[in-house]
Amino acid sequence: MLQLGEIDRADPRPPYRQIAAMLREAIESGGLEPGAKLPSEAALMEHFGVARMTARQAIQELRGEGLVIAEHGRGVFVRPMPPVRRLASDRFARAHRAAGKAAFLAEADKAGYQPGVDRIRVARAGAPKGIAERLRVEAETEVIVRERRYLANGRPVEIATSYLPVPVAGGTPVEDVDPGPGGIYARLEDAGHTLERFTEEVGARMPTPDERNALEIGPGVPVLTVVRTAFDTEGAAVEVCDTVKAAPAYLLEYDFPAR
Amino acid sequence: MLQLGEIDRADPRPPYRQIAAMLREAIESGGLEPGAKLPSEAALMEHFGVARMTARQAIQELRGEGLVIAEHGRGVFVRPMPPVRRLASDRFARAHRAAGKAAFLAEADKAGYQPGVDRIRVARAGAPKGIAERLRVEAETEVIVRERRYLANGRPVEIATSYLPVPVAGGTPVEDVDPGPGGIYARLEDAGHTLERFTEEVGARMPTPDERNALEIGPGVPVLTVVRTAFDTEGAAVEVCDTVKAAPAYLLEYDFPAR
DNA sequence: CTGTCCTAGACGTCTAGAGGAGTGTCAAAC
DNA sequence: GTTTGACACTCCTCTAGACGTCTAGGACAG
Repeated sequence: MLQLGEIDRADPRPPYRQIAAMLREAIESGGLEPGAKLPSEAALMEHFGVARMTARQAIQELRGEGLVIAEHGRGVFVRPMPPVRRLASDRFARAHRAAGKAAFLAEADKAGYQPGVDRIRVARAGAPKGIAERLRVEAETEVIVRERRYLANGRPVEIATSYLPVPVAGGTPVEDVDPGPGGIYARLEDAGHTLERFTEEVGARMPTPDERNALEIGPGVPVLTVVRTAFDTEGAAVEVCDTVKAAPAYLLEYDFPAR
Repeated sequence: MLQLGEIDRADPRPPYRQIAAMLREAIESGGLEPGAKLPSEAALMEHFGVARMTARQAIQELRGEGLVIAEHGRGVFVRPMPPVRRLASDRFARAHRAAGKAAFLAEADKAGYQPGVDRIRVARAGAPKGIAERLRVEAETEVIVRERRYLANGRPVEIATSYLPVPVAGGTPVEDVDPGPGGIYARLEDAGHTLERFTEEVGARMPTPDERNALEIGPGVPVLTVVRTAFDTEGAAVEVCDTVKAAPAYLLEYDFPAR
């Protein structure tokens, strides 16, 4: 059984933080393994001699850090680490598309997880400001909008929205729910837009409640945002893809020359 | 003055979430601008007819999302957006080093903020496991460790730790607190290690309490982690730099070919 | 005019207690 | 053997009140 210390009234930190620190230490040192159950609120009250709200506040602290998850009626558990998907920057290599694989599927193959896509929605709508800038069109210009959610081993890991100019992809299979082998990049190249390069802008933030829902992540879990712009050999922006990824599930790899 | 609704007892959401949602909406719609003061706990109690802890719980929700910051004795304020530092992938261009500028200074010039570095510490220590792997040396091999913290306009934005093999940089100015113009990469090139390429591994997570402290960020603010490995023309890893950045302050830009 | 002190108002922490809701177990009833 | 129900245990939400610390501004003494 887990051994915890006592509250030190001389310590300037308030009791709830001391309790949180002890539990955090237990988790990080391995005394509490991923998936293990923390002491119940009642047990913490009894052990430390504090009120319920104080014990809860300590737990709250750890939840905010994303270290633990509370399950109503069951207990509080150390968050199990999801398998990390490493995204190398060659994930859009033409060789993969030639083999009929979209980027997400190519990675799944390499990393050995079961890929999935759902909540696909294709429509036309006005381009939001940031997107329009990147596509170099006027704001609110009508563009093709492709939304979808990616799953790894059945767990949602990423939501993505692609925006494509109508002159580039209008009327092509890009506007179908299933764009066919190789994904939309393959269709763009079919349509004569040979892809030359990509830029990605990477940031991180806390998710909106909607995003938390779609990615099935608890409070205290940040998201990685990646906005990718694809350019063809003419230097024209042919797609902007706005993605939101569950941060614990991802590691992005980039490679660039020192020049 | 801000207009807020009422609690709907028919709504399945608990009151504190309803209150949080109303405040969130006010923030996102612009009704409460960045820096604006939220209603005090007493005002929320009075307006919604709830106990103080319930009002606090609503505020707690928003703090966890990083939307607001509480200032003891003053009030709760909408978090002001820090200026974003955009990091282009040419930030390690040799031209900058030749001009005597380290990467951080080169960016500051371009983006127009006042750069700063403090808490510099240079030492030798055993290489941690992950670092040793990337440097392709045995774990616990003695390496040079350079720690420092970067400031933009006086505000800490990044903490970084570089690890370099002793055979590569031992006895060079890299081991001095001030490595001279162009930074340590310039010194590596002086020592005959011409840099060829970099890899960066980007992730995001919640900060540890230590990191929160060093970066002076409140709860609910995630960090971006970037581990950069520098390779010389011989293909040898000559430096691993482990950085932790305050997420709201950064946007990383990468550029890569479609191949 | 200056500096000190006081005070109101704000958030921080803790206590004590209550009812609610989800989960799992086990014994009784069928 | 299966189902049902009671119950214990868990976390969730809310109330009410107390005291502490910090901030800002006004009153007051020097």
